[in-house]
Amino acid sequence: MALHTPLHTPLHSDAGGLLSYACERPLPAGTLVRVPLGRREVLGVVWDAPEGIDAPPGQRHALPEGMTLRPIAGVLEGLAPLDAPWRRLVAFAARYYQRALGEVALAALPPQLRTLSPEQLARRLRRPAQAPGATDEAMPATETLTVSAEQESAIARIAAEPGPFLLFGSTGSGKTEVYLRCVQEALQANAAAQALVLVPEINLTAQLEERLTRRFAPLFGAAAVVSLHSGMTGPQRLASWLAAHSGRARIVLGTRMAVFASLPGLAFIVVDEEHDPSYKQQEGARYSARDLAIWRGREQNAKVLLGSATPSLESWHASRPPSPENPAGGRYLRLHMPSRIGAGALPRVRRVDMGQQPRRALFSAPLLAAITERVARGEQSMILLNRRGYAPVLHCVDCGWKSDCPHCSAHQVFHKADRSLRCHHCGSTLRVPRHCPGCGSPDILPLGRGTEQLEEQLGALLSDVLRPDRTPARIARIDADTTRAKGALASQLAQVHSGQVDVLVGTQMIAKGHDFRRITLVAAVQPDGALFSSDFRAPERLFALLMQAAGRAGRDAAYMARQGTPCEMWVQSFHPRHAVFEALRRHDYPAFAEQQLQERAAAAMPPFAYQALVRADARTQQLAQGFLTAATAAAQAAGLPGREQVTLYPPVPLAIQRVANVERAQMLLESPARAALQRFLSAWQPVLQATRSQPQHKGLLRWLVDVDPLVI
DNA sequence: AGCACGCCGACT
DNA sequence: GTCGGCGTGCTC
Repeated sequence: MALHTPLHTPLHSDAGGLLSYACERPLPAGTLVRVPLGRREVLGVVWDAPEGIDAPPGQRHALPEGMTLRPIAGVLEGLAPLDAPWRRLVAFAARYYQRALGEVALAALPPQLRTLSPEQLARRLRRPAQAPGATDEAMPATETLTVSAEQESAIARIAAEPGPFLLFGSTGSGKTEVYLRCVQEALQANAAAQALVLVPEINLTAQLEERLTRRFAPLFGAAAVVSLHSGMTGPQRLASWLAAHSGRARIVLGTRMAVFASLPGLAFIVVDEEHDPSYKQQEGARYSARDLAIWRGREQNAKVLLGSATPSLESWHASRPPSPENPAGGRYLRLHMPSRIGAGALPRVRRVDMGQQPRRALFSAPLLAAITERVARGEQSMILLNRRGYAPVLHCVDCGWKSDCPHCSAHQVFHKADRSLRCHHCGSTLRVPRHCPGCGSPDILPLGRGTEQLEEQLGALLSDVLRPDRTPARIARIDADTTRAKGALASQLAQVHSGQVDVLVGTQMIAKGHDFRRITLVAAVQPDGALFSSDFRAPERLFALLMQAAGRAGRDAAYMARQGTPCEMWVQSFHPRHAVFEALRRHDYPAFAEQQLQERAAAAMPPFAYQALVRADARTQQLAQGFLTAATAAAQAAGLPGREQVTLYPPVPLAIQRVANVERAQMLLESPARAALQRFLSAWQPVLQATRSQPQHKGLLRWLVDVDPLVI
């Protein structure tokens, strides 16, 4: 009896496809097995017959002449086989994102399944470790909340239509409550039903898990809600995964990796903040969890609900009404919830023309006055600057020396707190020199601003400002540097919530999701960088970030009414009339999206075209580009399928050309047809591998394909 | 991916 | 004399 399994081996190796083993009794597809590979024993999944529809194309499975099958080492007892929809999802993801089946399959399983001995696993199955949050404490009774007419109508549409749905709701419109109601309905309709709730960041799982548990433990049991994300320990992840796989867990809450959870009863999928770039994995198989959620929902007959106040242009486009001009429209059903409930009005947007302000001022006079007023009234302000450190670069006044990273084509960032120069790309760190390394001059100065400097300057500017209790204003900074330690973010957020902090300074980290009740002013002090970026998605990201930041203000209607002042979103810019800020001022995402989509359509860019990148890393730029050029020539010569519908652009250096002494080049592929691009990439894969093994490309360090890249 | 084998520089 | 650098090759 022979069986076939994908193993964690790369596509470029000969063993990239399915390997075959002997087995005494037939095992159903999806069974987890231990098999010998060389002198190791590794985890495998019994796969469908290689000639079946799920066979990854171009991957061989024929046993070489004269070789005999080795027997499997054992079966992971006590685990139901992974079902066909899970296997199809994994096979699709591997095919679509051009990776080895085994890599995707094994990455989708909890790492502990690979390392635990059969005895250890048996023990864990007998006595499942407690997943965090799944406590035995009695939970308070179900919240009884009323929903608005808008929410009610969205819920009704979701119940009645097949979807997928795009829930377009302003910050504070109660999207989460809609998610919860829909999940509840799906789970109550069927005792075996399960729901998957995806959030973009680990930071956001804790508070949502708490809310889900509070709501659903009384209905479905204390162990009904589990989390799944990379911040969990091995045993926690295994426990959650097993709970999902066995059907004991009814709701799985997680980050992008959770889209691969085994969920035999999957009936409903929520993708919160669906526009968030974190849903795109940026290494290994570069999948989009949002896109896979849509695919999985269709395949497994689960309804999919995407939610955002600033949807991705892809999702917005898919949810436009279908028409002759927009044949792609109508794929998603758009549900609109414009009203804020329980929250105050959206903040008034105030733009400051920095061209009219004293040069080099970080804070304009009117913004500073507004912050001062808030402090005096005991209200909180939030200042956003998307750049950590004190200054992005140090420079010498006399000779022009700059703090360039010795290993990267980037500057080392000045961190004043520990007097270091740090490269944010390779991590290299130096002590700040006293004198210019170029000419010995003592006149070396920081250039530009980071959050550390923002905090320092604001401290000086507000030094005389008193809170209502006559104590000095307090400033806190939250960014990747202040939250490195475990639990640091939570304790810093707690300080903000408790009212100890008057002004919160930070990077985009503070714009996401956190429910601050007393913030009445939000300011973006230097958002211009993204306006003229070479990345065509930069305006979309900036708009989303600013809208999300604006949504942090005035979240508590009762508080706002007591204070009696309107909340504000301030934007300091040298281009205050830019379309991004005009749309922000009107809180008008639809207008912004339509304008962006027109530009994209005119330029034949996504979502009107499909893209892929092939990247090459080498010691020299010439070597990296040479590989891509040769692979392009080989593709032309071979006349690969789909070629006539795919445009191949010449290789170029990446925006940051060198990182950690590795030169990086990439080329863009573009096609109006996703299927043609897919056909071409699949056919090109072996050509790229063959090119790689030619002697003239020996110096190539690695190459990779990014399908539907977010960053060009 | 892991893990072997294999051939060239600084140390118990 | 050996320990160990990572280049190359293989795994049903």
